[in-house]
Amino acid sequence: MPVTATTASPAEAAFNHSDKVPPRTRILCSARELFYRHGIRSVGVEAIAEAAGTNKMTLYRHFASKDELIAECLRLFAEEANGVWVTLAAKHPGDEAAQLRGWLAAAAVRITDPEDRGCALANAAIEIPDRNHPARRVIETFKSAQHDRLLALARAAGANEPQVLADNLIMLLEGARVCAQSTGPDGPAGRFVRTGEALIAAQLC
Amino acid sequence: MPVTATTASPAEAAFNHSDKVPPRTRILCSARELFYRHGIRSVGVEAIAEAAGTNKMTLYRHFASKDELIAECLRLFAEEANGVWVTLAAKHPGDEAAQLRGWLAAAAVRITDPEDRGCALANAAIEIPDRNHPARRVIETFKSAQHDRLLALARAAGANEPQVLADNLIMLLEGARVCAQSTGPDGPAGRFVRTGEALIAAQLC
DNA sequence: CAAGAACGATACTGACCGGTAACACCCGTG
DNA sequence: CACGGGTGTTACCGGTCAGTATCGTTCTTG
Repeated sequence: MPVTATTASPAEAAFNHSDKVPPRTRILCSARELFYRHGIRSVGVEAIAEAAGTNKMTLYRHFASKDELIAECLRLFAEEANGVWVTLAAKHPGDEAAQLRGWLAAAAVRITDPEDRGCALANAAIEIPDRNHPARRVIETFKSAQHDRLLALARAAGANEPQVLADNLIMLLEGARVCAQSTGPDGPAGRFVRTGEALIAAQLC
Repeated sequence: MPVTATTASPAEAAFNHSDKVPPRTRILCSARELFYRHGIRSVGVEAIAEAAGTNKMTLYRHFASKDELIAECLRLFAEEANGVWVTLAAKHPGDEAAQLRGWLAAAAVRITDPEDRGCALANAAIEIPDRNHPARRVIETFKSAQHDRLLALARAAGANEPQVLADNLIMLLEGARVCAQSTGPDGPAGRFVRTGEALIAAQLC
């Protein structure tokens, strides 16, 4: 089902630029949403512009190409995902083990959500096989940063083998999210939290 | 990079219909390869037909639409993947634990392969968000069958909690494959075998 | 040999795509 | 008021897409 430009209701558009939000922001916001929900390749620039309450011309005044817009959207996704760490640190100050479990719980919420379509970055990596696409840099940077943060947290929490724990948690998360996409949240993904808790518990003596 | 119809070298085409292979088979073979390598949405029917040494008209005499061709290709992928179980059973007759480990090793080979692009079925689920697409039925059927086979094997191998082991191994595999797509085989995916072995060992007393 | 089915080649349709040109407009600053 | 940058609008370009029509060929089968 192609996403035609006319599917954007006036209400949707109004939601984005209710105040004096600059067009660039509106475009990024709409593009992020559409790319995530329908897949990057399914969404045309015209549909993005219309959803943002503007038009293609203005879009191309702010982004050199659709590929650059894609990369910028993924950068936004990565930024938002990185914000989770500071939120967790604020909620469980000094208690790194609790932060680990909080990370697990937050991930579980996303996985359980029927609207969830998996990790936007990982999906993009599958949708864009070209290794030279500007989006690939963003994806790799984000994934390695995510791994580093998790590794540091595992280390601070006193894990016996932080590297092992971090790798396993990453694989578990990624696997649960892709499982949820093909077999729903009641398949193997339903065991995500329990397995994650077990992995953490086994490493914290 | 769009896949133009002219990229199929004569040698490639010749490879497919060297003998008297019927066009339907050639088309399916070429489509499978192209879909997997470049992504389903990136490949046009014209390119498929040309790679198969035929043309669009013949393609549409055998498949009602591109969507049906996609579903049929995924059916082929599923069939091939299901063949692994009988191969494993033949290699380790009666030794279900060895079959489990063999399954792990076989998966590791695919993950390590730099040409690997992950599970074709899982990728399709991400590339095709539409729940009514004919491919979705194939994907869900395959994934649940895969889970059932693994569960039966875990049970036969004498796992303490076969359900747990099957779920975890599925998530681990899926996670490792998607990790390999974004961070390569040296990221978290590099720990796939060791973690899998640990999961199995912990369940077999 | 005749008939018919399958196949190949070419051209076409209508729609959509990413991207651009040209021009009118609004609005804040001087 | 004049001006100039950011924006909206429309039309357009070349290209690609899925899918179809037409016709000639080839190959099988009776």
